Amino acid sequence: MSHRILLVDDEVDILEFVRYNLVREGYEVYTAQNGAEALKVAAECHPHLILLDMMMPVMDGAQTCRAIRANPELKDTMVVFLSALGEEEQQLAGFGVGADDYLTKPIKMKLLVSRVQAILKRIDADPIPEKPAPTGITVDRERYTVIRDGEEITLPRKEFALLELLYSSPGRLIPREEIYTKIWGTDVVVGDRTIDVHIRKLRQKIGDERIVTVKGVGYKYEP
Amino acid sequence: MSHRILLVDDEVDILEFVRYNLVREGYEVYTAQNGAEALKVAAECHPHLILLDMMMPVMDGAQTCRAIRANPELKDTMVVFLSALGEEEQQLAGFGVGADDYLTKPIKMKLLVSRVQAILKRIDADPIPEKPAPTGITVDRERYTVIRDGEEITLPRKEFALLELLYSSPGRLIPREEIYTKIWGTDVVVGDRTIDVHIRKLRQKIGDERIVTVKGVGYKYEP
DNA sequence: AGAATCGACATGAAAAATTCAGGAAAATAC
DNA sequence: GTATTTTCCTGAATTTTTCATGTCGATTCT
Repeated sequence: MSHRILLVDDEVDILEFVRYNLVREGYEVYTAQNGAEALKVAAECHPHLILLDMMMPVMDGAQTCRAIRANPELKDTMVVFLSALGEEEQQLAGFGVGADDYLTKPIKMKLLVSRVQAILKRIDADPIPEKPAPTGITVDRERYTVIRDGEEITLPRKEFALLELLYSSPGRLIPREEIYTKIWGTDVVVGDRTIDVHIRKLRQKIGDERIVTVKGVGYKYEP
Repeated sequence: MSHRILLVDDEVDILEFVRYNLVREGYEVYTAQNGAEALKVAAECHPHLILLDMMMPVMDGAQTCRAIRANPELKDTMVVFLSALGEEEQQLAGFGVGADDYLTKPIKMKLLVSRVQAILKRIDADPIPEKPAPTGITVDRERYTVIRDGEEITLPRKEFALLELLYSSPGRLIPREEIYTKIWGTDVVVGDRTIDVHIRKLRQKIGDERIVTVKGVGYKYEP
């Protein structure tokens, strides 16, 4: 499900710039140019997240946030402030009125998007008591490790790349050709058996049964 | 794991009454009798939840909450207000300064306990890892110093930078590439083996076992 | 049908290539 | 001057690749 984001800023340029980028990330984006409008839109669309400029004429960010926080219907909505760099006071004020996070202008789109993602992830994690991953193993890209039966195994480069490739689309059959180009690229030349050998090493480490061979085509990871 | 709750009220009777009931439920309960004390205790014990009386002399609940919200270390802490019935204004004010929930006096213990449980459950669902990370060594950014087995070791600049980089995300594998750009930047050119040498020095000083090398990729700090 | 054949992969062993640790010394900073 | 940072070289360890051989099933031949 796509998340709804309400973007509030009085400068149309910024509004459009940020909107464009968020839409491209797949979010449903609403906009408002002042606090009053923001409240109205928020009441209607129940956004998951509100990005709120601090400096606005008439009703500034803090006031707006307070008003948002006063509305119990919006209590699950996250509020993130935007403000010019260095306005420490405002930053504090922001948290004071219940902001959940804080971003400084000038806005770095990449940063904003990743923060937004992080925050929305937290929302998702909340009501869902989920505990997925019945896959037997866990692949941890950050640590470069695989956890199997509680044991942490660190894999060397090629092995990890291969596992990640297979693991990232569980159940899907990956043709040898694809493995080849994705791991070795188009300009490196290695013999035919090389893939087999790496597959074998992987099987030794994460368990035989998880990687299935489809003769004449390729391999797939079975959860 | 038991949750930590900080209880703030100026009336000792209430304090003891609520404390007794929460402890019986298995929570770790801290208390404070005014806002200032609350802030101090909160900073120390990092409570999961703060139960905050609105009506207190000197520094009232709203002020205290604002101060709590201003402390980034406590951003994951939930704040619940307690106040006499019917004080609608206060209620609004409570949310205005970032409260997460609201309870009215006179306190019905059953209700309070169930609300507390509900709130703490929400915290657990969040992917918030416990406090900092207990990692065997302590890194002191101010003094360029590392404390290991009670001994204080001063590191030179590059070594410290390297350690800090690894240490700041324990467990995460830092690719050589990243180490390179984060410590030397993009415009300085140093040989390939330079990183290795610094890693070795670090290992000599803080202990071999803590820095793990992943061949062909990089290094990581293991707590 | 049964035997021979063949394609495609598995496997074990081992060569080849990388990649690091360690020691020492040169270059640089302080 | 000493302390720190960097380079360089050697040897060891690990990873990556190759190679020869074995297995299994499907196809073909007789």
